[in-house]
Amino acid sequence: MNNKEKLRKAGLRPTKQRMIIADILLDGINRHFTAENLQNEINSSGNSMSIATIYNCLKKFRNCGLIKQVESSKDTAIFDTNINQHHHFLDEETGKLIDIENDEVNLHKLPKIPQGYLNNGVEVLIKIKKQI
Amino acid sequence: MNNKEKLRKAGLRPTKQRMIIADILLDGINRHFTAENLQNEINSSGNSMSIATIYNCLKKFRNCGLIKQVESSKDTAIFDTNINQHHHFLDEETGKLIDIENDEVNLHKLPKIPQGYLNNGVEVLIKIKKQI
DNA sequence: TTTTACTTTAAAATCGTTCTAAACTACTTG
DNA sequence: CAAGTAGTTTAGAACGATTTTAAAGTAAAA
Ligand SMILES: [Mn+2]
Ligand SMILES: [Mn+2]
Ligand SMILES: [Zn+2]
Ligand SMILES: [Zn+2]
Repeated sequence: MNNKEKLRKAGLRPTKQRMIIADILLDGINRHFTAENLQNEINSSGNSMSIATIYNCLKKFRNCGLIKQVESSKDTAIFDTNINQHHHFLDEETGKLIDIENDEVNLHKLPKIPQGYLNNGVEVLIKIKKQI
Repeated sequence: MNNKEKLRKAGLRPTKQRMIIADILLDGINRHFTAENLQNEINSSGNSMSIATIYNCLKKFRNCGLIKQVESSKDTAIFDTNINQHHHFLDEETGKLIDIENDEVNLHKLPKIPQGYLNNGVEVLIKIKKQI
């Protein structure tokens, strides 16, 4: 399926701007990035785009499940092209994230979900620190 | 150990402002809060404090290990008086966090820590959603 | 007591993100 | 295709959380 079809299937009009972003993000490579990172890639590809449009598109892509947003206490939002359920190593010094595939972690015992709620996804974060 | 001693032990001068905050936060009750939440509590206690001082103190307290900061993709920092290793339920709709004690989770299989790094803490986040 | 380093503060600045409103474009309908 | 319309892009303004500034205040050291 090409990117135009992917956008259509997600219910998004394949505009020029969304296609530029899809061409960068939906290439099958897993990565973590900020809106500014993406703007730099767009610029490098010979295109340009308003930062408002980049935020609009990232939000649409995320809400359609084409990308994810990572839980992170950094002040800048981090997005993730790996949409499979997976986990992360986090180097708190640098903010760098490394994927952990889902089958690398085995949660043996899980607490009971609070009354009236449903489990909506489990994320494991392993904080790591450079060895001295 | 009283709060003045706790601050001294943490290497912090027990100033009037830090004592006011310690009296609120270090009462042994586990809670999640923002800088603004804390300012409201300070006001309710009949005191007042510049928001810059509140941020300064929270950062110092966190760096000394008197409190923690939660990983959260919300735009407002969330702090935690529960400094034991523990986990969270997160209702993504409301942002509400609920503690999960460490022994309620059992990680059976963990991935190998990347070369040159040390494990610096594991956090499990269980996203939950209101049942319909 | 004097000195020193650290702390607090109001206000300004910063920075990521969202909003506004006007111009533009993709899709629908005739 | 031609119009109509609903959705999208944009520059720039606005916003809100957090940090910085720089001057006044306070705690600890000498
Ligand atoms: Mn955050
Ligand atoms: Mn943010
Ligand atoms: Zn990832
Ligand atoms: Zn907690």
